[in-house]
Amino acid sequence: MPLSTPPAVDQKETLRLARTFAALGDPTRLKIALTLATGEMRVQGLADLLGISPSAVSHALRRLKDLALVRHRADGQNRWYSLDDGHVAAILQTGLEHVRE
Amino acid sequence: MPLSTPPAVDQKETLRLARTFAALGDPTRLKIALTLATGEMRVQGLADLLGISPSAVSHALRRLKDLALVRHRADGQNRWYSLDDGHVAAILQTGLEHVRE
DNA sequence: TTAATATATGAAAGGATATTCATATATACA
DNA sequence: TGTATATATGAATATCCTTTCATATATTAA
Repeated sequence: MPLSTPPAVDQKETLRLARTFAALGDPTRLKIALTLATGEMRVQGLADLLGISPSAVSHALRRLKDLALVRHRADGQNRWYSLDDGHVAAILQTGLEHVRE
Repeated sequence: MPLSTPPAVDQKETLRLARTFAALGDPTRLKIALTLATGEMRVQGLADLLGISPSAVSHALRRLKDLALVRHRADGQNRWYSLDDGHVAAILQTGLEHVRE
């Protein structure tokens, strides 16, 4: 889908976009994102399901949260994480279609 | 967009998807991809436009090509690079929408 | 063939980064 | 209160990765 004009993407926007893709470019964080695409989960649940330490999960979630890829709601001492919006699910979906073709 | 069932994403597919996002997660490669979204270009043209050495551009393009994010057609000693398919443009576009919201 | 141009490639170094470990915070429960 | 549980955080290290530099390959022109 070539465009007729150069994209108006400034440097700051480009760097943020790069950090966004890089966040999904780590296997651990990507697994977390793909899992959250199925519904909300707690840190411990993700750790158990993926076989990663809760600390590593928490670090990963912070990174995803900084870039607005995930969000969470508090519930007592628990935090239920989910994907932040439809864009994230769409990016994951399109990415999957690409690697599957 | 929560799904009703866990996504059927096997380990191999997940790793390839992670490598795909990681490829777009480097500022240099992302700039190249965004530029190619406007049309095909040669290595030298990308190097001049982005202020990067042709060697660095070539390394970046190889990585993008390995993951089927870009393709090229030969033309004498030149190679005209372009985005590989619509998925790539869609991922870039959705990513931009996300960082802009 | 020789020279020139365009691109690719391998190795190495410097910088970025994910995980671990120890600790901190926050909430719930007794 | 004090204890247990859930999560977060900082520092350190070990690993990964991008760029540079030198060189190689390929194509064109002379």
